[in-house]
Amino acid sequence: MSERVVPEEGRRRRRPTKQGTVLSERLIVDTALRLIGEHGAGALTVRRLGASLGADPSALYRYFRDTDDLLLAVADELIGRTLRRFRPTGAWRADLRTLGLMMHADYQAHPQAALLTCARVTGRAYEIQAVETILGILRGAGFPDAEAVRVYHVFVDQTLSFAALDAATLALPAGAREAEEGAWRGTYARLPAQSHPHIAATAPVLVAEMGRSGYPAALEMVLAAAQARLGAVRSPGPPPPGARAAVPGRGPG
Amino acid sequence: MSERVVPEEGRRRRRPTKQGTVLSERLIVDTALRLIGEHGAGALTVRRLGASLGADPSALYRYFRDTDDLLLAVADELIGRTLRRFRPTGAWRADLRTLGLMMHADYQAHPQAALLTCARVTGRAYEIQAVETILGILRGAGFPDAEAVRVYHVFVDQTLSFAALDAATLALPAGAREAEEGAWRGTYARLPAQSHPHIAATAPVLVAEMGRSGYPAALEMVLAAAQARLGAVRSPGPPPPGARAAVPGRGPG
DNA sequence: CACGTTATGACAACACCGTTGACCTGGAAA
DNA sequence: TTTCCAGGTCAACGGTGTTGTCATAACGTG
Repeated sequence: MSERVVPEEGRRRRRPTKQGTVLSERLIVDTALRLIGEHGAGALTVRRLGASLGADPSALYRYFRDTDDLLLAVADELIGRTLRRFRPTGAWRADLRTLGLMMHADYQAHPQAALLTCARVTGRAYEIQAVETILGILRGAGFPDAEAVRVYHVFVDQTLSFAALDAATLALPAGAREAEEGAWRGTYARLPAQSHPHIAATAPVLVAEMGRSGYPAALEMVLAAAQARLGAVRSPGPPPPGARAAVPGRGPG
Repeated sequence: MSERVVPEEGRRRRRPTKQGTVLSERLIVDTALRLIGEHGAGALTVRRLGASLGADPSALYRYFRDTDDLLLAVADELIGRTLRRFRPTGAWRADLRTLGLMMHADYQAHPQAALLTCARVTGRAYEIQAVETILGILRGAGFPDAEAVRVYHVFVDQTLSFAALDAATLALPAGAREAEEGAWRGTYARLPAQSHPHIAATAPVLVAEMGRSGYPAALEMVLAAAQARLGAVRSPGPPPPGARAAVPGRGPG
């Protein structure tokens, strides 16, 4: 077998399926995205995708080496969708907020693609464009280079990691997702004040807060901290304690 | 069938397996964690776990309702490993920093398991203890209830999501991980200043920064923003939107 | 227009997976 | 000593991704 997949631009004979559809990389990726959006997390299987396309499942292996290959193609399309919609205004804080929320929202629309994707460095066109855009916003705002890179790193990793976390929740089978909702209402909200005073005291707030994503609040906090540092750079004074705390990094990896 | 699983404390007859091992919740969870660590996340299947334990796969269904139930038990054990080591000092900011870095580190020690579990709400003992502890630290520091819950949410989700992001990198096959490292050095560091001025200007810093985790820096920014809000609550001026009157907190639990 | 070539879709099979109903058996309780 | 049933075992079901083989329609060529 070895190499049955052919690059899209090298295709010459487009033969219709038994059911009449003409396959293409583009059609397959779009159908996969639609399948995910319409029927939830577990709906993306080779067999179901084949059925949705009106083709034998094995026909897909003429277009993608395996399911991971297919998912990366979906991921690339996702990044593009986010970036193509973004229009910067020139106000750095508003622009980062908008971009962060847009990325987060677009990833939530396709949870399992986000899950398998958002920890990868692709080095492809859209990703490069994103890096350039964000760094431009920060340097344009007056952040010194080193600080701009640090804030960029936090911003991007935070956005992607929250996207993954929230996507993981969305990607859960319906039963498990309801069980998580129920854990807050059924378990935490009923703990006695004697044994768990802090949970008991905050239970109503806790139930309401944990039902939604923490990303918007986390983003605001990071933006606020970034602005504070920007002020410190512009009007130099003593840096706030812990601003450069010595902490172990992850190491080269 | 309906209910074949029996709670651990209600077990009375412990019959050895055909191969001689005596099963228990504890033994199964530990074996699962070992399996994941040694052979990757994909190695955790009921059949393989059964084989590793020297038992029929279906025997596990006497201890866990399904594989998801087992996974939640693994997740809680992971939380427990962090929590058992933690000793609070009473200084809220230092305690949260320590706890966050400890959790992050412990999750990195089991990247594959972290990936599978860190988006889950287990509702089990260790998780409850963690919630109570963190809320106690924040309320003890003087955060009003609503603010304490909000900061708790950001802190926990940020820690877990970064843990997942960094775990995903660690869990990549060696080849893919090297490819990511190379993308920064080989692709980004070589982009021409004409087309990508911001990347080119910051390339050396970028390569150095992106090689490590963004979590410590992100954590510092969130802690700084939290402290700023706490200050606003304590020395009343124009309160930040959403802030409430201060409530005397209790000591850390 | 007819003719090979061959790209590409279809089929069938493989090895796994989680899960469950029925069975059997040995340990504990009486 | 007897009884009972918790708990381990077996076999089967329907699902999954993947691939070796075959059939055929679409193309380049004459």
